Amino acid sequence: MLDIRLIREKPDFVRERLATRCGGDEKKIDEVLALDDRRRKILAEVEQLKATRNRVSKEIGALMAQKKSAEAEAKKAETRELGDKITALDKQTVEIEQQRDSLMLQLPNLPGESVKIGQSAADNPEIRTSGEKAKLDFKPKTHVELCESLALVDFARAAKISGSGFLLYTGWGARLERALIQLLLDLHTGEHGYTEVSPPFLVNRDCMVGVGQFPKFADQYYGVQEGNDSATLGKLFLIPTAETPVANIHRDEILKESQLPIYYCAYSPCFRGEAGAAGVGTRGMIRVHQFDKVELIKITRPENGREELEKLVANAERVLQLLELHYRVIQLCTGDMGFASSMTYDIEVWAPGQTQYLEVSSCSNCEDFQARRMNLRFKTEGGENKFPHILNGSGTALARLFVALLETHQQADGSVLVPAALRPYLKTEKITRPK
RNA sequence: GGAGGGGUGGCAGAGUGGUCGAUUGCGACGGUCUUGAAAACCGUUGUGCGGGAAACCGCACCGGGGGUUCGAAUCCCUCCCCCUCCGCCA
Repeated sequence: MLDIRLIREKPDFVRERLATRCGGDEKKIDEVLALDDRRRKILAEVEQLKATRNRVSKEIGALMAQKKSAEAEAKKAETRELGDKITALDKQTVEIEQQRDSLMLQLPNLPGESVKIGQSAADNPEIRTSGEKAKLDFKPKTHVELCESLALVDFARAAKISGSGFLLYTGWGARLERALIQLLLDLHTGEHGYTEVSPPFLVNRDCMVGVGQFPKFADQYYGVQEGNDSATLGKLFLIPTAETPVANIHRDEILKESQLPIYYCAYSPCFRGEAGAAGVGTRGMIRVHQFDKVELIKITRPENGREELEKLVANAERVLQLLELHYRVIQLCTGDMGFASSMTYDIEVWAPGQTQYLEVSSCSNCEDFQARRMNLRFKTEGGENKFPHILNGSGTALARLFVALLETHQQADGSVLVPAALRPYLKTEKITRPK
């Protein structure tokens, strides 16, 4: 959520920043301002009435105590209609607030001023690359071919169990997935200073609103129903990312400044509807309804948000370096950034079988946008309550990492060489077809 | 699923219609005393919104929402959450 004071004081600045997102949201600012203005006018009026009522009620109390009931009754009659006016004005205020807030919840975050202005992914600047595209002296197989020949993923039976877009890992495939999760968690907890948490995979509506998934994108997520009770529908949702529960851990709290920064990492499966998304229905593991991910979350002082984002990206990059994969880091332009973010880096890993880069991590500083939505603050040494910055990044997403790993480290004989860093976890140097 | 008991300030815990935004204790912070510390004593100690240059003033908040009343932490309705016991269950 944007700061209503900022909108009030610098509406032109807010409009200009919103316009860089190409979503047309800058047009809603006038409406927000009009509602805010009306709200404040009514509030001033109703609060004055309430002050009168409070004063008279106290006088009545005093009269009653002195047994002057006739005078008390007279004062009661005097203020009786005051209550009706107050009720009516209160109702108006609530309505206006609801309108204002529902508009505010639909407004995306302002892109940072250093972020490149652009329309789409084509405008995203490349920041750096690491390593080289694998030079294979044979025709590389795709991950689908490797998964089938090495019996790592049973696509057909996954579809039988759950439908298309789901994966059934088998044998070395299941072990590889588990080994990767373990490696990533150990890396981030052991070397990067994150505290591991294991959150619920079902969350309530408040969490979804808190990080910005609701209300605007409610159609992209899975909701669940308890038993046959359709009344429970819409109360719990399958998490699209561990960001949802983990960023909400401190919702509605006032942290001590000395607690910051907080670093959390969490493994979770991620559930996404992906209705209408590009690439839906393509074979393989690139776009699926459920995938595993290790997520990184930071809660920091506002002044440190910027540098903490750089460190976060570096933490995620380390994963790819350890797995000896070629990747590039890009920064999303204003038109391509997510709803809640003020600045985002994506990490894309090279997949030789696909001959394309795959997004395996998206690292964002949402600044105080989410903190406002979830009313998370910290108290400064000076006793002032401030909104912290909340950052999130994948460290990293697994299904696509799995793809890049297979396609990069495949051998001419059809086996897959396991990078050294992963061997202690997978306990083999090479993945071959089981007997 | 059945039965019962609860949700009050950082914590504990009073308060059942009228100066209650809330007694008190603990904790925390500031001060006095002390070489220093402890103890003792004194004081301070929630959040949000609106107005104001500021000092400050007003309004709201006792799990959430609604109602009764001149007036609600207190009465009524409703929802949520927690605890205990029984049943079921990984």
